[in-house]
Amino acid sequence: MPNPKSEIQNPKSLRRALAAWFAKNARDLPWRRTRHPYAIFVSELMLQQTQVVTVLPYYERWLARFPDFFALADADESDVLAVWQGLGYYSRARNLHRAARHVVAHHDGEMPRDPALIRALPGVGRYTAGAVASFAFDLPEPLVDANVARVLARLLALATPIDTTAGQHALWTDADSLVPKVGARIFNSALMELGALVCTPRAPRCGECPIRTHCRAYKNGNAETFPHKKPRRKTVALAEHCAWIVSKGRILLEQQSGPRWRGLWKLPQLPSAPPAEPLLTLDYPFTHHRVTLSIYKQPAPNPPGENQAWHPLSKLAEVPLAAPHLRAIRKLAGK
DNA sequence: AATACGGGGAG
DNA sequence: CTCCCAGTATT
Repeated sequence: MPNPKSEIQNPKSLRRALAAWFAKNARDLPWRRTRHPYAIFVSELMLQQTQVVTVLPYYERWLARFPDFFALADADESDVLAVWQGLGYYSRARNLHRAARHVVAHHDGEMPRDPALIRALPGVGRYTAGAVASFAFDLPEPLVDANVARVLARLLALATPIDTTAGQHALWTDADSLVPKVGARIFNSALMELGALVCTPRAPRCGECPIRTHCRAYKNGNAETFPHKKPRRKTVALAEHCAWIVSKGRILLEQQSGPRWRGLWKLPQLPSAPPAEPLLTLDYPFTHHRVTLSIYKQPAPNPPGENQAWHPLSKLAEVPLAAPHLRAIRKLAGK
């Protein structure tokens, strides 16, 4: 055997064992209780790079507020962002909003079944298209998320880093060859669930794994060394300064126009060098940065311009705020 | 191919 | 602290 094959020996046996395990061990998640494409679509956008437990409360709130594509398409962006407030990756909310308007305008308010048309919606990449097609319509479309990537990397003992073009290509090819023509919904769900519950990033529970007999990494006894990844950049510390400007019980906010927190509100940037002592200092994590946000109290400035507005403290719940600023205001208002 | 995008969970 | 998470869009 000079060149180990990258395929699974007995895919039918693997699928059978995986499905049996899933039937017994699957978590009861709200988006698994429905087949409504809109509800599944909402869950997929929310779950991008976000853990299940974090999404749960947002998901219920969202469906109550925007029950279908029509309701969402009719909403104002600031209302959409307000409901998304705190979830992060706000372009997902804007994309979901745009997608709803697209579905209403071009598909009579119903999610198209064609994977290519699903993929064409804003915010929908290869993973989300496969997820909607298989979860909502049970179409035999493959999907690769972080869970599936980890499971497949171990199953096949992939030497190629999964965060490279070559690694991604290998994963999608393998996922495509494994997904069954019938029962893709269960199969894809089960593969992801296995990654979440058993084939975990650290300390995988190989002893409980229903498909360990198919797994190359298990056979080699080094499952925890997969998946391989490229080295990543180091985290850098940054400092930001902004002002908490109060006038007659109202607070001055400034709307974001740049890529970060676009459409959300924050405390205004200080025009000059900050005073010696901040009222409050908050740390928050950011991609490759650890930001220290210092808040200062200032006298009331000139009347707000176009991108600024006064908001009564009591009405702040109706304004979509960037999370660190929301925390700062809550903390300061509580005093 | 690299980077930005948020916030929270877990070791 | 670090790494990770039901990824996508942009450059």
